[in-house]
Amino acid sequence: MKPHLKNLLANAVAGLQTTGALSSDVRIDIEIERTRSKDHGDFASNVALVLAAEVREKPRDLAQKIVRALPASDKVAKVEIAGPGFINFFLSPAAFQDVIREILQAGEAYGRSRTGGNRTVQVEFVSANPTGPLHVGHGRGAAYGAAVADLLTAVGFKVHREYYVNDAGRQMDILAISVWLRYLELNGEEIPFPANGYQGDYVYDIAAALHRESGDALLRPAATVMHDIPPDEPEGDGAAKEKRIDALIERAKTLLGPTDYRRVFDIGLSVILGDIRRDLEEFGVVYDEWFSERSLTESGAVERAIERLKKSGHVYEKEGALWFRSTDYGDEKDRVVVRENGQITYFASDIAYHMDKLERGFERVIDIWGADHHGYVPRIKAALAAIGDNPDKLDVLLVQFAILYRGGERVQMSTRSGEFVTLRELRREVGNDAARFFYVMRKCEQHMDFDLDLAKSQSNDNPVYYVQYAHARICSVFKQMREKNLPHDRENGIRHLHLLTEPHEQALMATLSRYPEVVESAALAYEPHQLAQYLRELAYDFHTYYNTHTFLVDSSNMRHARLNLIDAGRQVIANGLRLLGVSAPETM
RNA sequence: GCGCCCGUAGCUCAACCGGAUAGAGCACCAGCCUUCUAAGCUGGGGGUUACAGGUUCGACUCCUGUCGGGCGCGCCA
Repeated sequence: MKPHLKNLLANAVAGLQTTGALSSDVRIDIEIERTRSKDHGDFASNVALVLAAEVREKPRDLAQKIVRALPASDKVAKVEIAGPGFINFFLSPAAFQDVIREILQAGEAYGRSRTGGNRTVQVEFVSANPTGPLHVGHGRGAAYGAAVADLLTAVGFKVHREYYVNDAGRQMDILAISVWLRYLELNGEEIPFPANGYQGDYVYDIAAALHRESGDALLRPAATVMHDIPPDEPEGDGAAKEKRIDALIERAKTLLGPTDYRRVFDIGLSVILGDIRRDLEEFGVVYDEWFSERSLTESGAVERAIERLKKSGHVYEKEGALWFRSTDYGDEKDRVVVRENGQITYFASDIAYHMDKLERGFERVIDIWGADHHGYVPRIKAALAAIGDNPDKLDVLLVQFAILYRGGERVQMSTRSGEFVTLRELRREVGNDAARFFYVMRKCEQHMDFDLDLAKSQSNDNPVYYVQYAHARICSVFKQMREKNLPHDRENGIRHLHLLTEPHEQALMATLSRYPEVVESAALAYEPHQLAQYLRELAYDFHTYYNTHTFLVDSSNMRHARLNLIDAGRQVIANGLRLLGVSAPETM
């Protein structure tokens, strides 16, 4: 519909230009938008306002000229000039009826487009350290990232979904030592557990698995393990705790030797990663690739990245470490790439990772991070610029945390409190559908209050329920139809769409026609909440229609037409929910 | 202290590169309905868009400052 109107306007403007009524050197992108209020018609354009400034004419006079030059169209019932110079289009009922045929024909494809032109986009999301189960914060990133990826796919991008596995680095060493100490503990060695080790019960499970796999081969006496290890100071500042755990890691490495240490390390990694993977799969979130951080070192990518940085001339040595002068690119301070002890930093592998992403040929790269990592954005972009890549190819989307509420009370999310913290527990409590929908209902940079009671409630107050119910209700109408042995003749219905003149029907059709625009806008803006919002409106239009009209009427022409309309509604709800990872049930 | 994000109706949130009278849902209030296809319908009140300036035909939107909330400022990841 928009392109059609745009065409009409373009014609009119071009016509004015050839007759000389309008200077021919003004170029303008004609904008058409949906009106907010029915009083302003169905669509409006501000061309006259924008052009008026250029050609120094009164907007309303110019609008008048444009409207007079407008070609006739059977889809346009009336054109008005309003306000400061808006051109308002009132569409004929027929214009909206077309959309039903379109939807029924396209089916699952309705709303998809080729806007993306098959360009490649990589979306990296969740990427939580494999040191423990996913928590509810990761859940929002998962739901959001999956929805963004699916939306981009829907509008014609070639999307590659990726999880970056932090399988190297100190945090993983801490997991390994935690597993080993629990393993020793399970086998009777009395060792005080370090304050900043991983305390969760799942570590015991991994330790038990380790014992099943390796038996007693990895046992060492407590006294040997603890010999000369600095004391723990849980209450003190971080430094003592850090020293202690580092010493324990070193001790484990020497006592076990590289092979056995790796065995402990890897069992932790594989058990937890497997768990994360299952968790996400159950949540309807699947990846094309699980990219290993370790592989970056092994393939030499990190070295290459550092070489490229060096060649750029933006690095220097200070106090034995290698620094990247990211301040050259607007970062707050310079960053260490290679530590004094020769080890590379997390930042170094991240530079290599992003270099690798662009080397793989993605035309756009999207990182979805928790908002607490926002300070990290400038340095990554700086590094890309330094090594000669285009930092504008990278979009970093920051997802704010969700705060859970139960019974009007904020749910404390500390591990100790016994209240749930994991994504899996959330899914179990409210279900996948509600979790997916609630997570994407708000825009990502908005702090979110997640009302658990609402998410669980089987009532119209619950947006997920409300939308799914609209779908189920339509299915139920068709079931009723079959029970009453009433036929539904689609072709006949198509021929009688002109009977759908009720305001509710007009409203529903107008909303249905918006769907492709919503999908496109939500995709390009990375804003799935637009779609969630839209689905609520669509469900509302359907429910009010349902409440005031009977569909299974005796007049067969009217019945076929109405059934076509609600079937189109069912299709669009199903399509929309699918993009958000939410099921469209036939019964509630 | 510096940086990033956020601040919209009582609550949760929208508002399409700056557009018309800032919109929904819940809650509240008032009528109607008690039935079909399942958990009703219709209407109403409610706002100095945190605050103060600025930019312009026009600002929730852009700029500056102030206040409030969140987060970040490691040779951790």
